[in-house]
Amino acid sequence: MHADGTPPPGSGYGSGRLGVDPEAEVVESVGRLIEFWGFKRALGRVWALLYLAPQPLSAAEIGDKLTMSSGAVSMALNELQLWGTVTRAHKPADRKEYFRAEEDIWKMVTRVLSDRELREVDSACETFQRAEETLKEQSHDAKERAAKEEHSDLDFRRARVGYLRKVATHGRTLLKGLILTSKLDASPLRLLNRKN
Amino acid sequence: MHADGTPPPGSGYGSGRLGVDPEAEVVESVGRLIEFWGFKRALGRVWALLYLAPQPLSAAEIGDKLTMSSGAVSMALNELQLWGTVTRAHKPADRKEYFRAEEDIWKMVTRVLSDRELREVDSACETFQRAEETLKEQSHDAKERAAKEEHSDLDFRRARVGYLRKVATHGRTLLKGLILTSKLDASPLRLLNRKN
DNA sequence: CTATAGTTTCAATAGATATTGAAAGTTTAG
DNA sequence: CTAAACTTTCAATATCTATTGAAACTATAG
Repeated sequence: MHADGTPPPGSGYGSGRLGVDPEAEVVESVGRLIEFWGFKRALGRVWALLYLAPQPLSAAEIGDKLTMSSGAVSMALNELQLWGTVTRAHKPADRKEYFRAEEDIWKMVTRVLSDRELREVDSACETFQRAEETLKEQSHDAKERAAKEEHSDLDFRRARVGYLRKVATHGRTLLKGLILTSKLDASPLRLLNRKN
Repeated sequence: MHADGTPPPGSGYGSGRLGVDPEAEVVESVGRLIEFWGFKRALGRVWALLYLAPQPLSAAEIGDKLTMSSGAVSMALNELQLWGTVTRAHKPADRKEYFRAEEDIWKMVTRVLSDRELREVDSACETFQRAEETLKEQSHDAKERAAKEEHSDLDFRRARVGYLRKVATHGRTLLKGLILTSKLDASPLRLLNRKN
């Protein structure tokens, strides 16, 4: 199938507008989405390319199609593998490594949510909690020193930090619920499907 | 109230470990969180500072406390205002502007979710849909041309893009549900509170 | 073993993003 | 009106992040 690197540039297909390569569009779209989600765009592009490939691809092929340097490809593949989103494969009489995409997208999403977002939120919760404690003490002390103004300021802050903590905790609960549900039935979305 | 810019560096409070400024910790924590969420850290820091302030603050005060330049403060405040997270205020006989934080955090979250995340997901959905269409046509054409190999490849891609679209659509639904719920009852978290 | 194909590493560099601060702009008191 | 107080803009610059590509490394065939 067109042996060299030359893809058929719309080689006389029937109806669709020529010059639009759906594969490339999807690759770029996933790239953007993944970047928006806080990863490097390259990760999204590589993963998407693999996800759309009927057969595993070699590093070289990936570099070609996405015009990335060998180094960039290697790094991206490593990072993707760390996140469990890409696996290595070997073809029998071939020295090269081949790569395929993990196909269960929800598994990946869930993984990231628990390994990254949840951690982040947890850490914020802790900070807020600590801060609230400290402010509570300080406010208390100020009261005893009859430092009225200072007391009420500290108390105001304490209350606000308290609300921050509450919101963060709620967010945490929501995240955990999402993760749990999606782990249980691989369709986390049921949450809202009942009647909404 | 300590007139110059010198904050009392743990001026003999009672119990808490000295040298820990809970306000600063919260400010930095929110900064990190907001950066993690795809905004500039400065936005989070400024908003948090205002949120914790019992009284509106002037741009100068903000710059001081966060050691940011006047320009940076001005820009951050503008952007925050665009997102509806900070409002301007004026004290009677004072030429300066003062700023206060929007206090309804869920309102802000909801706003961002619909103005930014939802848009992003929508756009991805559209791309996937278009790509699926095109692939469907191409696959069909290949079949007619009896290009077996090409047909099955295209068909494979079509199926995968279809799944991508499905996932994205689900995500979109989830997002919309979240937004809706939180708009309705200001406590979007109820979703999971029933028994989970 | 050596030669070769393939892969990874990492210092250098390109590129993107954030920040500064002085100049220009705006507002208000007088 | 002008001067003073304050705010905004934006070109210059610093900082952070991603990418390159050649050298080092690894694995295999012969």
